[in-house]
Amino acid sequence: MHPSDQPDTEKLTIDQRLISFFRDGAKIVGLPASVGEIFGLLFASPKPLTMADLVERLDISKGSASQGLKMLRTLGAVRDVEYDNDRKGYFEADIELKKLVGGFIREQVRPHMDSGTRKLGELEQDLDTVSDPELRAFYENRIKIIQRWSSKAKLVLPLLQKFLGE
Amino acid sequence: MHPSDQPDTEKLTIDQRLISFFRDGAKIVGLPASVGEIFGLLFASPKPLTMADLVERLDISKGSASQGLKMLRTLGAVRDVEYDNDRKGYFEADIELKKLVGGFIREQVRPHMDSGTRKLGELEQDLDTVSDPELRAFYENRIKIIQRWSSKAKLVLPLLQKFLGE
DNA sequence: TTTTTTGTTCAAAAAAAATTGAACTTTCGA
DNA sequence: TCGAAAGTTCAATTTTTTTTGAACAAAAAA
Repeated sequence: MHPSDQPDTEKLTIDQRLISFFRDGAKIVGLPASVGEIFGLLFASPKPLTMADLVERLDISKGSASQGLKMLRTLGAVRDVEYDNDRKGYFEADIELKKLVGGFIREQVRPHMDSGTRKLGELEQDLDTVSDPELRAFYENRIKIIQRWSSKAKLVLPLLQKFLGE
Repeated sequence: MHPSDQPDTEKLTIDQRLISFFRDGAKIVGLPASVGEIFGLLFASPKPLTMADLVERLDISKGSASQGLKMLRTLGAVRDVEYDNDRKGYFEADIELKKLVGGFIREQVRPHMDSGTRKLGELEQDLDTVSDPELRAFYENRIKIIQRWSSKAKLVLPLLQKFLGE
């Protein structure tokens, strides 16, 4: 085997590995790969970075960097920092699990749950339109089942946050 | 406003609403829409259905129905049932939250976590290659942080399952 | 055995999501 | 006030994922 034929994993630097780690992590939770890479690079950097740094080191467009940073800030996973008393914006990764999970729940989980709850309500309203009593009883039961799931889910989130908050 | 200009939500039947509900739910957890629709239709049906029923009522291809059912069975969300002593296969939705969540964790969450754990191990190995002691100390600390997250995550899953298991 | 029904597989097509990059806006310094 | 640097936006493009449907396989009925 020629030396340069080694599998990629052999020649990755630590920061490349961290970037890859968070790229995969982002995909798993349904976020774009570029968002994971940005977080990964910031996480792997001892000092804050600018948007231009991200563009250069990750080889992504200015547009991706801007949008990715926007999302990460909304999630509370990245924060703006003063640095080098420079007019450029500098960013660093937030490393508190509590905050990362909290932001994810707030921005990604809650909105979906709320829309689900609303849809479930509409569904219940429409039970009136079912004339066959047997079918109606069946649907009533199914809706009850979903409502039980839903109330469990609503209990789980705060519990989860509490557990992760050290 | 002309009567036929009412928003769509006004004229959906209960089963259509349930299908839509689970279609959205599937997308949220990263599964194809067709998989959610199949589960939704089975969930909304008082009696077991065949693959042909799914194809007809959801207007999807035989391929999608077959693949979707396969995935749902793997997840433990749908089971085969005997019915009508017919040679066709009949299916019904499993309504136990415990089972649904368990299948999702087993099939979708665990494999990803395991691959993450492996990657983290490789990362740790490569710390040797970092010659600058300051940078190395920084990386060591970052890896420790991820390991703390990881051990929390590993504790959370069984807890979650226990909580959802009634 | 042959035909019909049922179900699977997978290459190709379609649809959805992410990314780019050029035009635009904002902000600061000269 | 003007010009340059920094950052945002979004239509067009690229990439990824999902869906289709035709060919194939399995199994039962004729």
